[in-house]
Amino acid sequence: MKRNTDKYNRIINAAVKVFAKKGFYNAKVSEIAKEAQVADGTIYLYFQNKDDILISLFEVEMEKILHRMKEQLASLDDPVERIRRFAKVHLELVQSDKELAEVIQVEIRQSSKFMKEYRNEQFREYLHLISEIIREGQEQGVFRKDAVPSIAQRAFFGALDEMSRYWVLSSKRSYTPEVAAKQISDIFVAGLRRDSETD
Amino acid sequence: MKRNTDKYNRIINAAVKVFAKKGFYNAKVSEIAKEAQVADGTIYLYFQNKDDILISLFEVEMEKILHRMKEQLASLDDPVERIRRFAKVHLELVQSDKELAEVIQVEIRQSSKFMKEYRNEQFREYLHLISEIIREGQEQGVFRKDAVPSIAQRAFFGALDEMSRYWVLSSKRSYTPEVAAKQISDIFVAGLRRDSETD
DNA sequence: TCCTCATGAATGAACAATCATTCATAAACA
DNA sequence: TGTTTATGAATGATTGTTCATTCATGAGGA
Repeated sequence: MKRNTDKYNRIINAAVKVFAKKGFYNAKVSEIAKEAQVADGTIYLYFQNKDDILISLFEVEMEKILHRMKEQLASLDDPVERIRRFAKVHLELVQSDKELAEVIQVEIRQSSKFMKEYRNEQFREYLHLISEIIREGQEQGVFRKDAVPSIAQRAFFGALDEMSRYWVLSSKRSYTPEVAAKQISDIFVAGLRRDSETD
Repeated sequence: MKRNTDKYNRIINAAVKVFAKKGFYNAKVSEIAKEAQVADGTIYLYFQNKDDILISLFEVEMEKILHRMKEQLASLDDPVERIRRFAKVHLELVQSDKELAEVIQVEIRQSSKFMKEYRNEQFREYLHLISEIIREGQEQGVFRKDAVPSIAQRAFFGALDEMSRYWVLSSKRSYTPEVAAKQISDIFVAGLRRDSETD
């Protein structure tokens, strides 16, 4: 099946391009084939169907992203630093591959097929990194104990994600990833600090 | 064209249902017609095409939402209270109409057709409400001056939005809107307060 | 009051175009 | 030569949209 890995990757990369440009449903398989410089039928030697291209793409790329994020966090102990680093790396990744970001951002999420029924383990783990940092911070007494990690995690990811959406969809470069990452992590770090306890 | 407003609304409501269930591209116009109890062709007396149903739906519903949010904020002066209220109302709206939330959340955003080229004024205004609150808070000396309102606005909206996505897609009822709204606004209020200035 | 006739809203069967997928064949390779 | 890999034209199912026709309503005339 996957003898020629080069061709497999070429199709994945072509799919990222075409999906980003046209959207999943408006993308033609024949267009992906053309972009990858293979025949239409060749795609079906490597993928079961059009859906499978999107799913495979997601799995392959999420694994890379998860790997890079773990790598970047490994060197840090301080939960505050880890939060800051997460934001920075996440937004840099988005900036470094807009097309991929757009596909993951917009296309992957749209279909209940992909978000309701299909669950990606790498993606789940990626999100879990955040709540782990928060939990850690609470244990170390740096973060408020009354913050619910799973909610704070969603809020933090959502904040980064919305920033990405803005970049991806507006194609304006209003802020650098560094500035945006700093602004967002400032809010969350200050918002979660122990000394800002509410009630 | 729009003689019978009842029929127009019936189609909109049916479309919300069908789009939420099937997704925009997998929804059949004939299915919307069936749900609305009109003939297939009737839809084309009220809407130009399938895309137009989605756009119209968005416009009609965003107007209602914007109206309700403005109404709810009108009675409050304190920027902190306004932030808290925004979160609460937003999440309550999502909870109160999951199907509509799903369509706005997932379907509207997917296509570059709708998010890149097409810009909705009501939606823009809705987001603008947030940055206005932040700016106001800065002027009153309640919020940090070094926070960039447009970034903080995106972060705040993104946080709420991600919470909504979780509800819409997972169908779990892990947290009440009140709890989630409190948790999220706690983070942002504390994160933006003047006394938490960074650097 | 009753009967035409005009209007345009509503219908749904039929059309036409699109595209994911298949498969008979050919090329490449061992 | 036999096997694997690749091709791309052909297929056929799907579905958005159209349009000839029906039908309900009400105006105008007698």
